[in-house]
Amino acid sequence: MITIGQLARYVGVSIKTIRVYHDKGLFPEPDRDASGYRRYGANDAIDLIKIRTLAEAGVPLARIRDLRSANDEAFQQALREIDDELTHRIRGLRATQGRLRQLAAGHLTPLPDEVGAHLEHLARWGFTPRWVDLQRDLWILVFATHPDRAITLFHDQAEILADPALRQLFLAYDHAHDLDADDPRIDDLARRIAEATRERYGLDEPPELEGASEIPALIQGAVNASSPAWQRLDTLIRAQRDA
Amino acid sequence: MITIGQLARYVGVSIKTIRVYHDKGLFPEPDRDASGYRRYGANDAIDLIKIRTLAEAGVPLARIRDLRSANDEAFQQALREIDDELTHRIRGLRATQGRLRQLAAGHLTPLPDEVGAHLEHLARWGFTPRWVDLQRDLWILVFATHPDRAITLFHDQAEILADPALRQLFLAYDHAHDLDADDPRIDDLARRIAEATRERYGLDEPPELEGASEIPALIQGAVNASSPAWQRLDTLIRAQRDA
DNA sequence: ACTTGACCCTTCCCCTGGGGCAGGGTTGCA
DNA sequence: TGCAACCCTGCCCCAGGGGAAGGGTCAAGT
Repeated sequence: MITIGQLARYVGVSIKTIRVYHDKGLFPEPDRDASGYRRYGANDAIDLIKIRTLAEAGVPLARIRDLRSANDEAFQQALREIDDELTHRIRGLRATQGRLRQLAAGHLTPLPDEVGAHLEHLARWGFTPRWVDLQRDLWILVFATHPDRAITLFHDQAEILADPALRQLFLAYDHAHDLDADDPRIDDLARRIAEATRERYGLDEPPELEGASEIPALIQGAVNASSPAWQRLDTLIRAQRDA
Repeated sequence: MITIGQLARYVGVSIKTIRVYHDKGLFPEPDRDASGYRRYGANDAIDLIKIRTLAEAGVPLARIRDLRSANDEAFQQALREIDDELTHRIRGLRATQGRLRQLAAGHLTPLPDEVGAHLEHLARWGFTPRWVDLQRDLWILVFATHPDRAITLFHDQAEILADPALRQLFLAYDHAHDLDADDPRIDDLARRIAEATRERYGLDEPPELEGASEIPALIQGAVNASSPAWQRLDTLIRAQRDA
């Protein structure tokens, strides 16, 4: 009959861990020797190894306790669930590892140079600093969260702004910021923007980040919040688009 | 500028988590608006995504805090360490999964039938119940921890005990339990056992569980503890074997 | 017989990474 | 004007142990 320390060394856990398992009722207290020391047999070692296997799989101690009084069928069923969950966690860790490597690779490049150049163009074209800042925030977010599709979206956008007629529409959007929300020029602008969009993309969906991401909505929400006129404009454009 | 709830939904964490990160100093508090609400920009979202990536990789929050004030070289070095550790954890989880499946497969078979039969033989051959119990503990442990090699070891042992001359040696070992530690019969028995071992295995190592496991030592320690005579016998046999 | 070091016992507080609730203020929309 | 949905701080709670305090036990050496 071995002591708690020997058992701990053998199974590869701390003494404290064993005592915690006793306290939580998942590992029954063994008999004590004359001096009050716990004495364990080989069966206890087996039990502890099983318990540890479950605990290392991330099963909460309370669930392990319950499992020990479950019948065999329920036990097997639980093991299958735990196995599935482990598979899931392994996949999650691998995904995290991928993101970590992206972080390592792109740590110092929040925005490609061409995006920075584009933002400077905006200022020269007469966009307000407020608009330029919003655009910078938008692209930072997009590049951080969708590194694969961001550059495509950016090129599309840069192309639009290279067309003087379309650029006028965005400039008008920018400068509508301080209009009254019910100014009729807003309705007119919304109509022209919707029309230009239809012209550019036809009936296809304009390139977007797809449902998985809420970034455009988030950004647009932040944009709208800063001006009632912008908010109305957004509402009108959506209405025309969905009509 | 978005609120804490929007930020939380976007990045996929709880509001509480964000506040905890503020408290622990890894995510700087943003400015508040007129009503005392925290207001975040796109840069904050980027920061939070980076922090989350590290946190999901299991990096302690305090370490993330320190990393944010580290220079780039140290940061990259840290990322490599974290990546390695992640690889290690994934391997560990897969190993756990393997053990879990063994547990699922062997849940109800602590000992093969032939081992049980062997233990009954022992009793009929004149071994004491004490010896039989020790043997049972030993085999339970061996089968639980080395399922692959256990059956080989068992067959070897069963073969030994099938030989009446060798069996006599083990019977003598068993009954030496209550001798005085300095009884000369112990020296004699140790000599005969060492000789028989050499005869059976030559100069090869007898089959063992190899260094990776401490089970034999553990069992032998428990065995020795129960009788000074057995302990002396063990010491003598080792001395002769290593001579 | 005594000491030393390695064990063992219990009890208690500490840590991380949040979750959840109370009690109160602030928005936006109808 | 009310209601739902936010937001604020402060507080306690959880798992799964770690570690220290304060004390008993055991084996070895001297």
